[in-house]
Order: sequence, then C-alpha cells, then structure tokens
Amino acid sequence: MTTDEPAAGVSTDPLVDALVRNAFQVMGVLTRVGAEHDLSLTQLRVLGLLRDRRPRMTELATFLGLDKSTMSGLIDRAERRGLLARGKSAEDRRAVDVFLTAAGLELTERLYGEVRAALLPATGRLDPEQRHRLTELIEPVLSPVTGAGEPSPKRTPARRPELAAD
Amino acid sequence: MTTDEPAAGVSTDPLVDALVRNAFQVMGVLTRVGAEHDLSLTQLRVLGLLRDRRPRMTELATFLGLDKSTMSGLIDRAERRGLLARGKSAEDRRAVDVFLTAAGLELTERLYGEVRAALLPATGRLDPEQRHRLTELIEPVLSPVTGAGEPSPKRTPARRPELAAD
DNA sequence: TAGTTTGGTTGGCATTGCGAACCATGTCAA
DNA sequence: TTGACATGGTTCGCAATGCCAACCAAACTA
Repeated sequence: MTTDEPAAGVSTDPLVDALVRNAFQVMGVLTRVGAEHDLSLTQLRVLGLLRDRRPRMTELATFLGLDKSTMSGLIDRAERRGLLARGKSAEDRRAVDVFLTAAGLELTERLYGEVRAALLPATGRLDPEQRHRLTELIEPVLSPVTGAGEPSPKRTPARRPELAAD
Repeated sequence: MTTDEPAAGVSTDPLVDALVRNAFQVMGVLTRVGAEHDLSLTQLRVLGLLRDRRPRMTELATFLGLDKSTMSGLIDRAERRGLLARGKSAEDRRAVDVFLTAAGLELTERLYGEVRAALLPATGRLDPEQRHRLTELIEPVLSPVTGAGEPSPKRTPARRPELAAD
C-alpha cells in the first residue's frame, strides 16, 4: 500500500466515480447471475433484447456494438441451446431475424427476476421516495448513443426499458 | 413472433432497468476508451486499482472476482507492455505484488480523463445540483452486494473513488 | 519432520470478439 | 437487361478472457 489517500493530483469526479463503480457492481451481479445459468454477459444482453423484439442479425450487432461475425457465433451457441431461433425475413431473403423460443423467454423472465433480487440488497438501501428520485435522475443520463431510431417502421411499437439497452 | 406487446406479465422495475441500462452505457464507454488504447475492460480495471495500491496477485484476483490463473495472464500481458511490474514481497517470499510503472501511471491518468470526457455528454445533461443529488443517491447503493458473504464491518468510511471498485 | 495450507504459474479448453474473405441477395445505373 | 456495387450473414483464423486442474515453492502446524 503506497498511499491511502485518493491519489493527490489525480483528477477525480465524484459522479463519474460513482457511475463507474456502480457500473462494475451491476455488471458483477449480471455476470454472476448469468454464470449461474451458463450465460455470458453478452448472452444475457441478447436475451434481454429479444424479450420483445425480433431483430435481424445486423440490427442486433449494431445495437450491441459488436461485429456481425461475433453475432453469428453468439447466436449459434444460444440457438444450439434452444434459447432462441433464427427465422427468415419475409421482406429480404438475405436477412435472418432472431427471436426467443418459449424456453428462452421463460429463462429470460427468470433471469430478470434473479437480477432484481440480486440487486435488492443494494437498491433496497433506498426508500421508495429515493428510488424514484434516483430513477428520474438517471433517466436523462441514459444517452441515445445508438440514436438511430431503427429505420424499420415495422415492429418496435414503443421503446421500452429493456434488461439490456443501448 | 411470439407477442408484439410490451410483454404483459413481465416484471419491470424502473430502477433496476435504469441501473442496468446505465451500467451497459458506462461499460460501453469504458470499453471504447480502453479499446482506443488496446486495453480490455479488465485491464482498465486493473490499472485503475493499481493507481494507488500495490496489491498481491491474489488480492487483485479476489477483488476483481477472477481466478488466480486469470490474473497471471492478465498481468503477464500488461507487464509485457511495460505498464506495470511484478515485485517480490518482502514479508512472504511466495508472494508477488504488482504496481504501475511510470508509463502505466501516466496512461492510467490519461485514461481517467478520457473516460470523464467520454461521459460528459451524458453526465452533462444534469446541472450541478442534479449531479450532486445523483451522486449522493448512488452512494448508498454502492456496497458489497455481490459477495453476500462478508458483512464488511467498516461502513466504508471514506470510499475510494477508484476507476474500478467493487 | 511430515503434512497441510497458501501464493503463483502453467497448460488445456470454451467463449468472446475482431478482421478478412466469401457467398447470396438487393439496388442502381447505363 | 446487365453490370457494378452495396448489404446481410457466415466462415476462418487469431488474440484475449477466464475457468479448472495440476503443479512447484514457500509458509504454517502438529
């Protein structure tokens, strides 16, 4: 232990620190919950996204910030486990869209519950009033980085807070 | 497609959703910033931890929730790049402790700045007053949740504003 | 002194993720 | 219509993550 203090000249933004720490904490929970079901963080995210969507491979990849080729492998493995399936798009015969199977949906719901439960010890430290205020304060921070409002005029009726967004 | 509507019976906790979305957002930023310097999320975290510590391999592994063997490889690669180094512990000749090199420290500071800058578009949506309240509201949520194990006796008096904490 | 625990490393394996190469389908223009 | 090019996905090869099991060395215990 070199020093104990917050590194002297180090620029330190309390909010940034809190956000980063919180992010790692949440990711830790997600990772653990996922691991209990043999699911990686990314798989978890994919499932969350598919909860109410039926996107194409490329949409998925873009949304997750991954390469198309990465998606192939990811979907391959999940499909092999029967959690989701590939379908042919009617509009574009090149396109492949992905959707949860019944088993996948069921698992996803269970996972969501587990995540909530796992976060409870943390979120439970706030009273309902505080929880509400925190939620509202975070809202504006959630950037629409992906901005592109899905040119697809088909599905996606209203955007919803998903287990995995942005 | 199974259903089209916002998944009827789906339990949806606004705060959990916000936290998870925010976590992914922050991780996205960290990943990107790290990638620009050929650093993985984990590497980034290691650097952040070493900013003001000189832990042993095992401490590091425990803190990050990784296996010792994973740490070996991680440190190997970072050491090969000259960002950190291994030292022999005086107390225990088996132990190996890790610390940043000058280059590593410099890079870490730069990274921190970049992360702050990258988050600015998001955090900047709040006015100083809101930023302050948000920081304070997150604070209580930050604590050993993952562990579920040891109830840290220390109420975390002076939290360490680290780039990576647990 | 033997037996066990603890600290790290190594090797093997699956997953993640990227880039490049490669088909198949779509689009646009001449 | 026919190219020429763009787009959607897959496959292959490669590096990094991360786990587990096996192993060595130093420390602790009886």
